[in-house]
Amino acid sequence: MGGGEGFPDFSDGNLLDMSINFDDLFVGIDDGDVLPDLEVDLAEFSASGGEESESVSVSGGKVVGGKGEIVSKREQSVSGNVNPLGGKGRKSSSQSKKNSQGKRKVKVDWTPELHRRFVQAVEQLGVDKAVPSRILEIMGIDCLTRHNIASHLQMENSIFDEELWTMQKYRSHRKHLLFREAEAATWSQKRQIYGGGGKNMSPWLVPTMGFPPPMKPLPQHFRPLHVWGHPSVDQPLMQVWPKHLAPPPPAAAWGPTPHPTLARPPPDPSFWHSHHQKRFQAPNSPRDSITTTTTPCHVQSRTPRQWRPHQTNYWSPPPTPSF
DNA sequence: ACGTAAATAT
DNA sequence: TATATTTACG
Repeated sequence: MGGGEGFPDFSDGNLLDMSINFDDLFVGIDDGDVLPDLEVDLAEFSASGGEESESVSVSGGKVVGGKGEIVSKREQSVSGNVNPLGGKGRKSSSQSKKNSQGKRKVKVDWTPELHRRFVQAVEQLGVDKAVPSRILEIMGIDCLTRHNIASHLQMENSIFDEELWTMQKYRSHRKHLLFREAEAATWSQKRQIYGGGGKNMSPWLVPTMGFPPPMKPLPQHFRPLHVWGHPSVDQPLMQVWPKHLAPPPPAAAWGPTPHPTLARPPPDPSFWHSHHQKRFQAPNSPRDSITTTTTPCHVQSRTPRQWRPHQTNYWSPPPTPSF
């Protein structure tokens, strides 16, 4: 993402990766200085119904609005909208959105924090109820719009789909394996075998290959769903990894996966991705230089959401292999 | 107001 | 190029 080859080279003072779109805007910000979180408030009109009021602040040196109209771009292209009949003809009506003069559409920076909340929200709601509006509510971040959520959700879901494929396969295998395993060994035995990991490794690890190596498109973003769901494991905040860019912990290799039967299926895809890690790859995503601390959209310290166990969604603790 | 596809930006 | 996020449509 951030401009391909541009590595965060501060000596140059170029904080690339700024989410500036402005083609024309002060571009000469090269100043090692990190810009304070700018906040874009387009409260424009305090119109009542304005649920779409955007006010997003972006972390670290990201310039977001401040003055340039970020909007334009699309406006332009839209006008000249190609609308080539292919697929769903995007109505060229376009530009109907706003443009009223404020409304800078800024990219929401889904910081880990944000994402966390997102996930949490989804958790609480449960897959079925996890719709943008609700999620938004729970998240309590007012700077986001439903669309923002929806988008994010969409992405997560798409990923989910990808993995679904694997999942299914996994299921079959697992079924098989488990069955056999069950007969072959007792829990305690297994524990002996797999439980060596210690730490938070659950004693119940699915034997050998939990996942068949996907041979699908398997874009970069595939990840052996680690943490299936466990909210608590959803990475303690997870800071962006240091610049070393050492890719995220290799999901502990494909191996360990929670025990299927005992654990219910992931309540929601969202669990599987702790964003901002830009999935694998990302040899040097500029993003990581910043984004770390600042939390965009002042994450209102909304009352610690009483973690309502909400019936399902959580895996009961490993059924202590009582034997 | 939800889900998804297309568009666009980095 | 691929990916992330926004925008638009049904």
